[in-house]
Amino acid sequence: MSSPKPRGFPSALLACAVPVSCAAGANIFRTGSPTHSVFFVQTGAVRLLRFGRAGEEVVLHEARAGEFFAEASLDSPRYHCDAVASEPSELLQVPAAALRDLLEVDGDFARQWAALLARQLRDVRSRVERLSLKGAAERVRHLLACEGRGPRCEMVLEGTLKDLARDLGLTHETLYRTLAAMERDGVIERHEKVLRLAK
Amino acid sequence: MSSPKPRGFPSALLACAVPVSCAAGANIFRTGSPTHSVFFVQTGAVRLLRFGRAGEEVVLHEARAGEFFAEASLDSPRYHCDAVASEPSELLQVPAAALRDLLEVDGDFARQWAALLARQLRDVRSRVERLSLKGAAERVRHLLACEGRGPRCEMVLEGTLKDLARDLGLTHETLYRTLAAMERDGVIERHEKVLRLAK
DNA sequence: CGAGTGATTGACTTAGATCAATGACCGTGG
DNA sequence: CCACGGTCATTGATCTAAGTCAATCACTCG
Repeated sequence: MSSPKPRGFPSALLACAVPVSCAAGANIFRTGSPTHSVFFVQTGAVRLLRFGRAGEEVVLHEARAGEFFAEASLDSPRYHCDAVASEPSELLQVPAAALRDLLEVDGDFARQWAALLARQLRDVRSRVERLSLKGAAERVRHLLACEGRGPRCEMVLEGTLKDLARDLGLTHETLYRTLAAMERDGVIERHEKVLRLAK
Repeated sequence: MSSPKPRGFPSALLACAVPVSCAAGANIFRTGSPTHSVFFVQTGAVRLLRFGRAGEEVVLHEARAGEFFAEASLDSPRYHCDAVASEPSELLQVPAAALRDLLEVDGDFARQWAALLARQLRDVRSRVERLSLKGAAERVRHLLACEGRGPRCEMVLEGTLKDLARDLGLTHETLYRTLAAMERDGVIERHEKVLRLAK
């Protein structure tokens, strides 16, 4: 029996994808090494890092479950950052050459791949917009407006409120307070893991 | 004589791109209308908007010079937001059907397009990371580390400092003060439009 | 020349971060 | 089974970095 299909992962790639498990802190690739693969995070999280001369690490991006990373390695001969698992993670490793070929040969797949990248782009752009809002309540409202379903902008929280706070660029304390205040003011409703605008 | 080639715009698309000029406030497409085109911003800026029931506008994204927008319309039958020029702008309009076909038929172009999306994704992801840093100085440092060239992370400012402040999610006053402080502390150097880490 | 904008600095206010404590809710191992 | 250690959720009391309001100077453009 095969493992369940990873959501968000194009089926055409399954054939050439190799599962990889790694422990927290494990190195996945290093700056300057040849770009052999593109990766997909099934569970866990991977940080893309660059280092200042003082040795401080600069996080370019933290890839989380359901995300690809190092897609740009498709058109670059070498990785330009380090990738390190920040938690125990399950990845799918896709050889860059295979993906490149598929992209060139299989027009249908090319469309799928473009759609996938475009969707991610859309999501992360709206996150940028959200993060550049000034107030905590503004950000929550923006989140609901963008990600919520239906007329009440209902959304079911995937992870914990702490995770959400991180996503919104807030401390968890501030998020708790903000949600409490918004509920008090009759702006939102909360039940278990469900968030929505109040009627 | 033709206008200069827009940077960042795949040459294969030039044939089917139609130049469009629009005034500030002009509507480019509306929510629910069929997705006829993908757009590229040559100059100016375009906001992608969604509206709450109270009529408040929620900015999903502001596309600026050198960016595509509505790429996701390639795999969706209708636009899911409004697009409005926030300044007088010059756009290139690319029929979605043409792009779709090209993507399917021309493997070489498919690679280029994937590379373009991947690059944008990388950039905007690092912006997210930057915006989730707490301090103003941290953000400036991150910007230099990510976008700067050479060992001193030198970068030449494209626009004004006010624009940069907006990019960093700061008020211009705060950016001025932060840069002044960092220069005073010998962290960075500034000459005209050039920013770099101090030796 | 006057209007408009960018750059800069000062004084004041505030939203959010920080530090801290508490209760609920696991899962785990003795 | 229950006690213990861990994490999440929550609230309170400060503290501070950044936002806001305001003024000035330099520049450019019509």
